[in-house]
Amino acid sequence: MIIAIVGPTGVGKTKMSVELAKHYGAFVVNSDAVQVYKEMDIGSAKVKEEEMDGVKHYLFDIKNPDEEYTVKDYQKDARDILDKNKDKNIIFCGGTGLYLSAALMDYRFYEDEADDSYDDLTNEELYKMVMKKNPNLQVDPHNRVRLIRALNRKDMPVVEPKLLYENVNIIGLTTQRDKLYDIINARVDEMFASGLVDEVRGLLKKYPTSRVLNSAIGYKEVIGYLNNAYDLESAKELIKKNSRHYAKRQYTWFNNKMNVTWFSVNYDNFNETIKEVIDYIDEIKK
RNA sequence: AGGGGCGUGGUAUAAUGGUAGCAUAGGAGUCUCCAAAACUUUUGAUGGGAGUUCGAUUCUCUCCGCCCCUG
Repeated sequence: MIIAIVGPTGVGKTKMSVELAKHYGAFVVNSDAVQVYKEMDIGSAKVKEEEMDGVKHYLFDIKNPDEEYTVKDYQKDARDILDKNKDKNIIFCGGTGLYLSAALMDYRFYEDEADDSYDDLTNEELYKMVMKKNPNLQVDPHNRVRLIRALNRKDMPVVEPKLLYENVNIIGLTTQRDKLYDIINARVDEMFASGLVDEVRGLLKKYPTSRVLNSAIGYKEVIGYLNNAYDLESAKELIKKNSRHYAKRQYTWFNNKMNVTWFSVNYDNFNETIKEVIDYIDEIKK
């Protein structure tokens, strides 16, 4: 059986994953794009050793922050684990929708891809090139990343994103938006109290060329502060804002790309929420 | 209390006697290898009342609220 726990950042996925793993004798597989990196602990709200409670965790801390790791790599790693543990209970936990979709559904990536960056061309010119290459392709003309990707890759066949595995339960945790934002804001303050600035300072020194450090929420904003682009308070506010936006995008993905069964989290009695989820899963299994 | 100033989306602001603009926050969405990324889109405002006027957010009066100065 595969259980995927999804939901916005801060909602309580980590705790749920460990509790379900203990209940089902399962192990946890990370599905978060930042938590695959070593040493990025505080800012990514990575599960702590003591929180794991003896449950095995995979695909956490598998790369250094200056190593490249893409969806394609994740897809391969996750499927290796799935294929080697066909009869076991596996719990995916993490907020990167694309990673989960790529692992569980028929997402296809290709080996042979050019690597031109088209630095000297405008978006408009790129868009014309894309249209020339494939007039049927639907790409946002303003989205430079996608335009370049469209030019670099071979023609992409349209594949229906159907599930490739049996017995998959996608469990979504949610709460009222206002409540979630309160949680997110409070969690950011806790991160700073736990030494986020020191973590980032150390990582920046050790991995000055890291891409993920400069794009992950909680890290890029502190880097701006360390570079004197703004003060500490602004960095905090930025992280909160970006986290809220991120949470919104996560909802969009999970609502529209995956067949999620949602559970509203009871923060006063989390055991109640755990029980609801377990009851639901057991009902499905019958 | 007297004198002066100011009231524009949740917040910060712009403008005008004739469609109230921008930013930010909020909502919705796209996305098959940088995805905590990169994009698209959208709700919402002239403090209340009266007057002048074809027409007032703008001018006048009044009430309310806030700020400054004097006592």
